[in-house]
Amino acid sequence: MDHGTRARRRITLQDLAGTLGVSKTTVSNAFSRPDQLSPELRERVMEAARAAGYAGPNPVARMLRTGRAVALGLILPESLPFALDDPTTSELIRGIADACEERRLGLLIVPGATRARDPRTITDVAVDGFIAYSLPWETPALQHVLARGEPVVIVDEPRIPGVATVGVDDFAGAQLAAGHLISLGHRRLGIVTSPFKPDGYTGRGDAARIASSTFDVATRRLQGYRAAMANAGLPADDVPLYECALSDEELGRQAGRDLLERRPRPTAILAMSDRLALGVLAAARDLEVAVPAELSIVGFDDIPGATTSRPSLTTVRQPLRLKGYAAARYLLDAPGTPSPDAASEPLPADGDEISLPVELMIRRSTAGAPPA
Amino acid sequence: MDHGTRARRRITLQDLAGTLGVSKTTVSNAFSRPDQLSPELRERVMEAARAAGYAGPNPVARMLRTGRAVALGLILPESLPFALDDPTTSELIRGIADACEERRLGLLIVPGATRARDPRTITDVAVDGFIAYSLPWETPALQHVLARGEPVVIVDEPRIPGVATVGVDDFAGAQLAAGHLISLGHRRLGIVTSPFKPDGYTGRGDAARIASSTFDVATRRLQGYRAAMANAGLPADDVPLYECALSDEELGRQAGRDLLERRPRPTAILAMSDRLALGVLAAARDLEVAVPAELSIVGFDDIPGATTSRPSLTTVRQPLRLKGYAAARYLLDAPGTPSPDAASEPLPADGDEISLPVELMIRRSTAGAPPA
DNA sequence: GATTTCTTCTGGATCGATCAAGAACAGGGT
DNA sequence: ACCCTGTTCTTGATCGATCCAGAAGAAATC
Repeated sequence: MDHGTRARRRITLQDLAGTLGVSKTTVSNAFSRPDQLSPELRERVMEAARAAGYAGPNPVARMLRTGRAVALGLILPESLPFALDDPTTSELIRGIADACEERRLGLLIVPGATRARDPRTITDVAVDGFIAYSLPWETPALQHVLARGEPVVIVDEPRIPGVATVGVDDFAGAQLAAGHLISLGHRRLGIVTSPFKPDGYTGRGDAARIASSTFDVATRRLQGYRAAMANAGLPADDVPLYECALSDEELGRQAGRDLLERRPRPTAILAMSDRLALGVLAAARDLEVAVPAELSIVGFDDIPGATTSRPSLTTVRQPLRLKGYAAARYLLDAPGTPSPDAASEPLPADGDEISLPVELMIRRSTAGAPPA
Repeated sequence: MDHGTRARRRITLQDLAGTLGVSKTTVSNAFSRPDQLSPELRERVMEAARAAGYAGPNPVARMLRTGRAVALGLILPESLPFALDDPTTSELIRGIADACEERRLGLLIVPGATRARDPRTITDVAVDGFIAYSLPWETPALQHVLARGEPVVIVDEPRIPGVATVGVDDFAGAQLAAGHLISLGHRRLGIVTSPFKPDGYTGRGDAARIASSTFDVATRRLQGYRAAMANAGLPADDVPLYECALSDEELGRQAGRDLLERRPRPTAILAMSDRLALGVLAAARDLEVAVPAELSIVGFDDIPGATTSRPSLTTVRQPLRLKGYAAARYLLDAPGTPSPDAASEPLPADGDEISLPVELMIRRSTAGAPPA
């Protein structure tokens, strides 16, 4: 670990002070607080620094003293390659990055939190606060993030008392989606869900699993779907349900195939994410079921792919990028850190939930129910 | 900055040692070096820590002492949102992330290096080394990265003496691309280039700009194209050339439109990236020029979109993900850091260039030249 | 001229850990 | 009884900066 290097960082602020015959505080000030010393002396210090190949105060030592790390931590459940493939996650990252660039902070990503056996990376990394994205309740990683005692904002889930959370109104969104289908006359619905537990299970819905779900978002969306059905007098409890371990197209396709092979066949399918919905669309194509003539599909998220699919996808839009931005801003502007441009808007109190609005985007994947 | 927190991190290792009546070193060992003390005492320490809400050694203090930051820095020229949109960059990130996860390191991204006026983020962040991706020669950010004195690996460009660089054989790749077209009988070529300078210029090729280019990759690729043309006895110097400030589809389209409106119209276009090539494809569609019947197009990179476009894109494949992985591994395994599983393969010497191979992928966007 | 106020600079304490060297005590071998 | 080795724990130095209180001298106020 010593190559690609020109100036060997051996020299310290102290050394530089020695050769200059001034105190180390003065050298420190020359770099970090120019107004505290005369311009001439400062120039002399900088000149000597340049000559000595001293690039400025050691960031880690500075952090230790000042307590600021000039970086935000982002904990992701899956690997980074997966996160980048996933439009939902990458849009969230964009939003966080927006806030980081505004504040000139680095973004330190710690992926794979769900699988990680040892928490070393999480406990050892230098950041000013963490954003934890969609971790299952019982993940050890989550405990370690919380234990570090630094500010934490959770995005989406889980809801933990005393910890700020940024999310969307999943219940309302799901209700909107199901209500839309019902108002179109659909009575035989099917549901494709994201996982209820992080155990890799993929398969037909299982009441016990759902009851003991550790993923809040999936649970709330399911409740939203069911509430809309119950409101319409439909039997919400025995609706066909297929759970996917991961929110990707391939599993959505598998789910779609399963649901479409049931008799009576559902006339509409609710999917808890657009990627799953696109998978269902693919399954319909496989089985030559016409969308939306014979089958309506509603997704969730409104990723870019939802508009370009054929047919385009009716879905519940959530402001993904804003969600990331809001989470980062909240972390940064929270009470205790008086930042330059903070306090413009009233911020929610400690441990509060910020719930961003959702919106039903009606496109071409939904239509009136086919005649029975 | 004080919310979302349960255990207020006030307590230190020292305090804990005090209440336990043991030395701080012992407490430190309990956390970082369990084999150095009896299991009973260790358990007692951990128990007390739990009770006191002490989550473990302060990472920053540890870094200062040990000199390791358990994170890699990645300097990106553009904003992170742009990077995530760009398949080339995001694939590189995937590769880097692969290596980081293997080693359980965080990935600290510092985007927007080209535009950043002040280098604060770069100088202040805690990392074990930097990967600098495709920065223009004169970027101040690059100087600051180098000045920090930590290990640096540059990806693609610029080549700097004494600094390790990972890239591909751009010259050979470009030669391959142009050679392919020439062997298909094309004589009137056009070239769409990525920028030669980071000044936002988009427009027709300008010999002066090219001569004073600060982007090595674009320069080498252009040389490759020209070498192939010269080999075939074609006048390489006055080939129509359009420079795009950014490698995206929209500018590629603009370039394509410009080139296709020239008379005589080129029968083949070389683009320095697939995104640009896809833009040219769009331009051809706009102008109703048939590809490949009337126009052949060759890209560079082989991004996923190159296979799904219609027609699929003939291009020069570079191993993007491997490039990221190799850069990170090189950073990590460089001489000086004896890591557990290092030294499996011989590593290039300090300041060396690792050049990954390229490969011509012939697809459907190229065909024999139309009859004159 | 004495007092106050700036400006400019300094010394020592401090942030919170790890590390190197060594003390205290155990058991094993001869 | 003696030395040696090993385990377990402690002390004091150290990593490289920032911060606080204050000193020295110049300038301003009365």
